[in-house]
Amino acid sequence: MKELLQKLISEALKKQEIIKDSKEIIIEIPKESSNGDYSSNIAMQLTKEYHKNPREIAESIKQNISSSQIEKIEIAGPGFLNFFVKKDYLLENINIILKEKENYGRSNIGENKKINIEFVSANPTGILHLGHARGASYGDSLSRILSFAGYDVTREYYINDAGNQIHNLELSILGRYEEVCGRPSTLPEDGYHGKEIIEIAEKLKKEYGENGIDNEVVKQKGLDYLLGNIKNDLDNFRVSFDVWSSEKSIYERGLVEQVKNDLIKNGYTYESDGALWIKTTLFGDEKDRVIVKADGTNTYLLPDIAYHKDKYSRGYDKLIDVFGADHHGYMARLKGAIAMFGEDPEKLDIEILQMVRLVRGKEEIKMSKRTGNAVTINELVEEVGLNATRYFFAARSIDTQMDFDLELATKQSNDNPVYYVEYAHARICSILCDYKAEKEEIEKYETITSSYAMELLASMYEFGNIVEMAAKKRAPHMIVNYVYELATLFHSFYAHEKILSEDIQYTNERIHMIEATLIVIRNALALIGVEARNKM
RNA sequence: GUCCAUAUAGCUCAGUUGGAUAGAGUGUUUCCCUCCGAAGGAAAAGGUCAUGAGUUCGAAUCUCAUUAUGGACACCA
Repeated sequence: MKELLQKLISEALKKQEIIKDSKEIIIEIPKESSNGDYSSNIAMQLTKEYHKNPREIAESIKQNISSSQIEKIEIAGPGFLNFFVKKDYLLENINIILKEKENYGRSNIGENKKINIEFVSANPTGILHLGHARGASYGDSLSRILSFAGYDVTREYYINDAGNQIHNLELSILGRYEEVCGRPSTLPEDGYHGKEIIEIAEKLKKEYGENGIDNEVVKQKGLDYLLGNIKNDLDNFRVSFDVWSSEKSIYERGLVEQVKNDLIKNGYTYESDGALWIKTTLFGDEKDRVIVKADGTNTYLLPDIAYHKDKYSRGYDKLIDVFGADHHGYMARLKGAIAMFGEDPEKLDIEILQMVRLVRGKEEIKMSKRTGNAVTINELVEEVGLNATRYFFAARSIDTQMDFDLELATKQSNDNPVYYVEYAHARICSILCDYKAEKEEIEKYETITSSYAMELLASMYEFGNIVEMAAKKRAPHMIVNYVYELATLFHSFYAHEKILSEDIQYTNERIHMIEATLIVIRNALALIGVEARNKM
C-alpha cells in the first residue's frame, strides 16, 4: 500500500514537472486515525526547493491522484496529505497470512547478502552469566531477524582458548586440584575462583588420581569441560551457533605469525621499551598499542587481528561484532588494524551492549566471575523462566543500561508483559479448540467491519515493515514493542466482539481472522526466541 | 582529563530516515464477569522531553555548550 501511494504521488508530481524518486517520498501511518490511514509530508518538504505554499502543492498533488483503492484524500494542518484507503486489502491479507503461515512477514531486503554476526564469545574460563545472557539474547534475536529479512546469516562464536587467561585457568585448576587432594592450595591470587573450577579439579582427581597430572591434560580437560558447559547453557537459552572459531587454531594455522610479519613488513609497527607496537594512531586511535610484550608473548590484540582478517577473507558482505560496553575502547584499534591489512573497516559494524546490573531487591549482586558468586544464565532462567528472560532482554534497547531485579522479575511475574502477550496467544488457542465446526474457505470477507477489528488487521498488515525496520536498525526491541501492541489490539477486539456465535458466516470469518492473528504473534515471538504457551 | 552511551509521567521504559494533541506498562482513582479464560476491557489523573542556545515552515528527535549518571581509557582479556 505504501509503495502504491509513493508511486501515485510521484506520478502526480511528474505532471507538475517535479521529479522525485518514489522511494524518497515518505509515507507514514498517523497516530490519530482521524488523520487518515496513511499520510505524507511531501508537500512541506518541497516548499524548500520550490518556494511555494505547502498547502498549494498538496492541493495540486491531490488533484492529480485518482485510484480505485483510495476513498479520499484530505489536506490537513500545515500541508499533510492524508489518505483514506479502502479496507479490502486488510481483509484480503487474512488469507495471505493463512497461506504463508510461518513465513508471513519474511522479506528480501537482505537480498541474500552474506552477513556474519559474532556474539557472546565468552572466554572458556567460567560459566556464562548475566552480561553474557544479554549478549546472547541480542545476538540471537538479531540473527533471527536478519535471517527473516532475507540475509544469509552466519552466527559465530570466537573461543579464546589460547594465551594468558588459559594459562591462568590451568593454574587455577591445579590450585584447586591440590586442595581437593588435601594439600595446600596453590590457587593464584588472580586466578579463577568459580566453583566450576573445583568441580573440574574433583573430576580430574577421580580420573587421574592424587599424584599430579600433566599440565597439558589439565588445560585441555578444563577447556573441554567449560566449553561444554557454555554450549549447553546456550542451547538451553535457545541460542545456537553455526561456527565455533578457536584462537588456538588461528595460531596453529600460522595466521598470527603471518599477520605480525605483514604488519612489520608494511611499516605499521615499531619497537619501544622492548615491546612491539602497532601504529593504530594512523587510523584515529588515541594511542598506539602493544602487540608483542617485552616478555615475548602476544597481547590479545594480535591474534584478534588475525582472526578478523580470517573472517574478512571468508567473503562476507557484512560483519557484525557484538561487544559489551566495557570493550568499546577496543573498536578504534581493531578497525585501525583492519585498515592496515587493506580491508574496509566500514564493513565491520560493532554493536555495543550497555551493562546489566543484577539486583535482588536493594542488594546489588556483583557479576564478577572471580568471586564465584555470579548469577549464571542458568540460575536466571530457572528463577525467571526462559520465555520471560528472553522477552525481558529483548524488550530493552541495547543502548540502555538495565537493572535486572530478580525479586521483581519473579515476584511480579504475573505483571510481566510477556504474560500479557502469551495470554492473547492462549486465548486464541482456546477459542480455536472450542470451535468444532469445519472451517470453510473464504473468498470475500463481509462481516468484519468494526474499528477494533480493522485496527488489529492493520497492525497485522504492518508486520513485514516492522521486521524490515528492526533488521535495518538492528533493534530487536522493535519486535517486542510490536507484538505487545498487537496483543493489546487483540485483547481490545476480543473484549468488544464475540467470536463464536450462531451465525455461521460471522463465526467462520472471525475464526480465520484470529488464526491469522495467532500466526503473526507466533512469528513475531519466534524472532526473539520466545515460544508462547497454548495454555496459561 | 579524553572517548562512548544515557537523561522522557511517582517508578520501568517506548517514541529510529525531524511532523499533527509526546505514548505504554506499573502505581493511584473509578467503572465492567448471565457471555469464547477478568493473567482481560473501558476511563480519569499524572510531563519544564536534564538545562541553555542554535538550525527551519516545524525539534523529545539534528548541532553546540553545560550538568548528572554508567562504562572505558594496561606490555589484562
